[in-house]
Amino acid sequence: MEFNLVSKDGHLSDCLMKKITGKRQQAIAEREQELLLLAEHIMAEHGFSGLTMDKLVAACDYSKGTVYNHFSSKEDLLCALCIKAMQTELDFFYKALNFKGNAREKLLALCFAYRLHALSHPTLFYCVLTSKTPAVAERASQERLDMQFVLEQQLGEVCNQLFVLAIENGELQPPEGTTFTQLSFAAWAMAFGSTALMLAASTAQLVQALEEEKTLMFNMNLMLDGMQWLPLSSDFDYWDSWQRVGEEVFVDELSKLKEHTRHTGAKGKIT
Amino acid sequence: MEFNLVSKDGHLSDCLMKKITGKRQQAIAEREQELLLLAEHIMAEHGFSGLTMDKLVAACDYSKGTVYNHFSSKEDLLCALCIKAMQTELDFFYKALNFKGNAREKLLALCFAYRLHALSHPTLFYCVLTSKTPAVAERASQERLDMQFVLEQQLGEVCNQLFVLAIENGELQPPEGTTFTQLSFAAWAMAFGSTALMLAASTAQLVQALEEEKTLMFNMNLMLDGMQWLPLSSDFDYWDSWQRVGEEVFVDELSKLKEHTRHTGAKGKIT
DNA sequence: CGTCAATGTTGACGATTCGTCATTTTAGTA
DNA sequence: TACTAAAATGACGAATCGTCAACATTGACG
Repeated sequence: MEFNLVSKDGHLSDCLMKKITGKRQQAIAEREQELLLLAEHIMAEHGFSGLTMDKLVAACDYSKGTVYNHFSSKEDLLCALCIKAMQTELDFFYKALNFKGNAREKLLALCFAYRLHALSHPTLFYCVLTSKTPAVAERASQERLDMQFVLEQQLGEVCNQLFVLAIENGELQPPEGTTFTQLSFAAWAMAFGSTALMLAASTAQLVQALEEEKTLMFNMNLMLDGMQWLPLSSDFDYWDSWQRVGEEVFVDELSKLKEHTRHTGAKGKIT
Repeated sequence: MEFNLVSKDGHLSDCLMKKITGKRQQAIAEREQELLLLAEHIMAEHGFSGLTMDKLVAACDYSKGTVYNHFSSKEDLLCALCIKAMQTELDFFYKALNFKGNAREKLLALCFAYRLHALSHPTLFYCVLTSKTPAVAERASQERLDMQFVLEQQLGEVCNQLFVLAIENGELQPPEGTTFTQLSFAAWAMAFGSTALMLAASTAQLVQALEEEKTLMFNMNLMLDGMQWLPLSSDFDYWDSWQRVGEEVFVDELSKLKEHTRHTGAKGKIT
């Protein structure tokens, strides 16, 4: 079961990457990352609505014009944060693919990565959510919107390929008249819906009655069973796999997360 | 199969409803609806980010202070729009319950209503999405946040009761160790995830390869099959049910939607 | 009917925030 | 060093937000 999935390094096709030619461009690109990091800190400190361009300008060593040279508007900045989120998410995804197991286990590993990423970077996750809002799409630069689109495709592609793999292996047979794209979309929707609702709910006052940790896996298994993706959850201990994903693939990220939640007293434990 | 579901009139428990005592309060409440309607129009015309308090003040016959008497901030206004959206959604839900059929068909009718509502009021749907964003939760008034919470509960309750019904009827058997709440949440997550992603995608440039109309039903059926909710989709023509929901329950809403999309040239046909 | 307190309304105002652009500075090159 | 293209600056105007002291309306009561 060897993989010819997406190349591991491939972040973005060059077509959309600004050409980084000289030292100059290099420095500018680095500064952009620096600004994004700063923006994250401001958000963490002043709340989501506390992030303003003026604050960012005040916090960095550059002038307003320079900042606006990077981000054409506040929404463009948000979009950039969203892109950053999806890039790190993609890294998580590729890491998840390393989990040793059958295709369905790998898909669950992907979901684990999805949730882990959202928990590790809740601020960035909200940027992604916010970027799905028209307010952002209306005002972000076309260039960044395109980049966002490409990244979305790439993320989806990772998921797609697992479906293709499962079909090739005969573990999954799409019902007549349906394509793997549809199945993949269903999985995506379930993962997104579950994660977004859970995160939004735990932010709100709602004392979550659900066993948050297992919920995503549970929901995914329901759906995958519905697809008849073998082995069915009744014949296989996916909870064991789920835990092993944490132990075998994401040890560092998990301990970092635990460390962090211990300080802030948040409750989103994951293993 | 008679229903003792939530009372049909019940919009909100009085505890959170401002007491409407005299003529005075009545007039104020009406004005609030008028303002919300106006806000919707402004959003439709000037785009999502084009809605500002100043524009709203300019467009209505009242002063800034009066408007701020209704909505403590722009985010509070958004939250109010979100509440309005959920109220009309609740109406759609109750209507969907009138569909004659088994419990699983009724749940699909609920999803039909969910999607139809999102298509009929895309602007309001985005308000709901935006209200899941911390920027809104941070700045909206507590009173309205509470109201939003209650409405969410009510919407969820409708879904819950269908699960209870199915379990009572023996059409659904929760796996050991799971409650109907978990199953209901899964359904909710799937419906939300599918709808949100589809709507966001069709807003973006993405030429949707999916057969949008069937997708939500398809995804729901996958999951319900995974729950072993009888009758399984392999033994029952749910596509027929789905279409009948439109014909038998939502004729008016559908024709209104068609009329509207014909004018604007949008593509979100639903039947 | 007149008075008064409570309630509701007004719009001018200060504080932010946004985004622009004419000017200055810097980096690279001849 | 001189010159040019690219980049940085920050003062500025426009827009938006939300407040508040002054004003108006209502209705209860003598």
